[in-house]
Amino acid sequence: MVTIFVKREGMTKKKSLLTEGCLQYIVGVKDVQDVMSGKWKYRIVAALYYTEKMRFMELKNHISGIAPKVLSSELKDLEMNHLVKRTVCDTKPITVEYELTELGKSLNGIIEAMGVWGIKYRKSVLKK
Amino acid sequence: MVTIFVKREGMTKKKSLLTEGCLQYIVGVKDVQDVMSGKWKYRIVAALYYTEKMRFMELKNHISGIAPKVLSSELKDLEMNHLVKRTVCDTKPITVEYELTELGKSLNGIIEAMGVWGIKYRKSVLKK
DNA sequence: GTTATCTATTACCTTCTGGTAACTAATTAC
DNA sequence: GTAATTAGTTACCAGAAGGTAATAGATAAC
Repeated sequence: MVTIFVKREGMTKKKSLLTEGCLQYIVGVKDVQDVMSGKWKYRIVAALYYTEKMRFMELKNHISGIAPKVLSSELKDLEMNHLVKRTVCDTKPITVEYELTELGKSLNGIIEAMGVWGIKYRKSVLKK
Repeated sequence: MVTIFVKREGMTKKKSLLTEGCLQYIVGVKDVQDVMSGKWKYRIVAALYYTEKMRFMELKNHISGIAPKVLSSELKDLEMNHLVKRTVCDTKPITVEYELTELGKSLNGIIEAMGVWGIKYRKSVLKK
């Protein structure tokens, strides 16, 4: 358990009021926002986390509503950021397998935190 | 600890291959993406989490780079979604205080997970 | 030779996001 | 009366995001 956004003791004034560690967290959050930007990346990562491995068409069918152009582009981003591994299989016609890297799998904690909060949020807001 | 994206045992074919619980998580993630959309909301929530309370101008100065128009609009969103409470103070000139609701504060877990992952990610990618 | 499968790509278009700069309204201080 | 402070708002605009529809290139099946 890590505590974040702690007030700095003895801080007087000026500039950032945040501790070094706190600023690191903010950079960390920004990094996540960058690599997981857009409408579809969480869905894609979740789908791959669940199935371990999927081909392009399987992914497209699994994630309802996504256009091939968009899926292709999102997968490229994820691959570039070392979250997804792309493997071309020597079949006829060729198929391509996508799977999460270890780094990609480690996103599980974030997705879990978001999932849990979202469910709580929905209950909390609906009961008002 | 909750485990997500579990394979459904005995599933044969068709439609969604995900369990009910798993689908709930996906909706939860989507809800978080909705209420925390855009470039600034995590920054704003983090700033308020750290300081407990801030006035409009304080927030604007604290979050470097944000335009008043954008800050105003983001705060409205957050307020509408019950994450931020807005209080007009009867001072001259009037000041307005913003603070997180309990729901808003409970975002801490997500921000923490993202912060931790982001820091790890940065280390992992840089060392390559 | 036509059609199907798989993995995409291309051109085009619309909507959303967010930035700039200037301005409002109320009040106080000089 | 002029300037400053607070909390925004308004008009304008550029670029990004993402959707649609058609198409490519390789191969195999019929």
